[in-house]
Amino acid sequence: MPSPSYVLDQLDYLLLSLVQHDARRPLHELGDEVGLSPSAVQRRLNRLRQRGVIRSEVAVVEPRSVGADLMAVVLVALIDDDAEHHAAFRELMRAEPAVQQCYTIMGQWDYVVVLLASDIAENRRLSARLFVAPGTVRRYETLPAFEVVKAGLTVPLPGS
Amino acid sequence: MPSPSYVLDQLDYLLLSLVQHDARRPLHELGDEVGLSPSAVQRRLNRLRQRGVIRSEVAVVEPRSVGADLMAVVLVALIDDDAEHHAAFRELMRAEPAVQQCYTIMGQWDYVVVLLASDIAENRRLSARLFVAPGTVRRYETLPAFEVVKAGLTVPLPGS
DNA sequence: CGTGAAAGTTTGATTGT
DNA sequence: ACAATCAAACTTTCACG
Repeated sequence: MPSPSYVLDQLDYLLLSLVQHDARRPLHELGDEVGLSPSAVQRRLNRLRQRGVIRSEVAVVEPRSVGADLMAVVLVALIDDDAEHHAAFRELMRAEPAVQQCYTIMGQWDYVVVLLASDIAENRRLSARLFVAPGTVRRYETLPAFEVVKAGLTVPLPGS
Repeated sequence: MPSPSYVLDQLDYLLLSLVQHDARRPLHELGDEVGLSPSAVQRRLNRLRQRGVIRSEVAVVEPRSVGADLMAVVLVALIDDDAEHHAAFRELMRAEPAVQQCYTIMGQWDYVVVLLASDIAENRRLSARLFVAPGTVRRYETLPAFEVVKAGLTVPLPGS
């Protein structure tokens, strides 16, 4: 499910390192940088897309421009290790647009959630709806972010 | 610096909600969905790019396909509130490809860092290099992620 | 904002390595 | 299996109404 085995070569890594920073560059320009013709670049990118190495191509929106001024990291522990509770909680996280990211973690907490809200009041409403109302959360701790030092989905690539 | 004031209307939000999920759709297709001509869509997208509402357009790479199998959330506290230390630490985070995200947070910790590595050994090497060697970190706690429930940069938009 | 023509980009068939 | 070329299809761009 992650990705069928398929060996990437140096050229693939090079292309990935370019497009994960800017997905809008024309094929001939990428080709010039890596020493390939536009259609060879296209074949590789399509293969990478098809195999799921490139998951998607998206526009990154600046949260503050659209009124999402309060980012917070929330640590969450569920009431017990019931599989149903975990499944329900994950589904809730996936369905909620205000949840940017959610990871299952090891240690005293079960989840780390990155939550975007317009302000403290909305953060409170969201927390009530996501962490209190369902009754599956034992404890949660909100760590408001006051600066985003770095935010991206960029992945470190062999040979960059 | 965040974004010069500029009021977005419902059509802008609609376009953003489309392109933040798929940046490769042609202008005429976006136009059909929102009821605008291709050039009106283009004008709006270019304005959104120029004003920094759309920060970039990127390919999202699946970490596991490129050998980044271990994601971890690291909580970090610096040794004191010296501005130089904070500046140096932020710069280190920004410069390091293995750091996907880094937020300054309120509370007992100073930073939350999302770190990508190939395995535990590399995570240890990275931690040594990023958190121990510089001598500016008082304490750090690594919370290995065992599942990525959700990961994206998608922002909640008014009216979606 | 829409139209439409020109410019640029992507696609895929073909051929060669 | 992979790459280059080239022509057709499609997309973006931009001047004008």
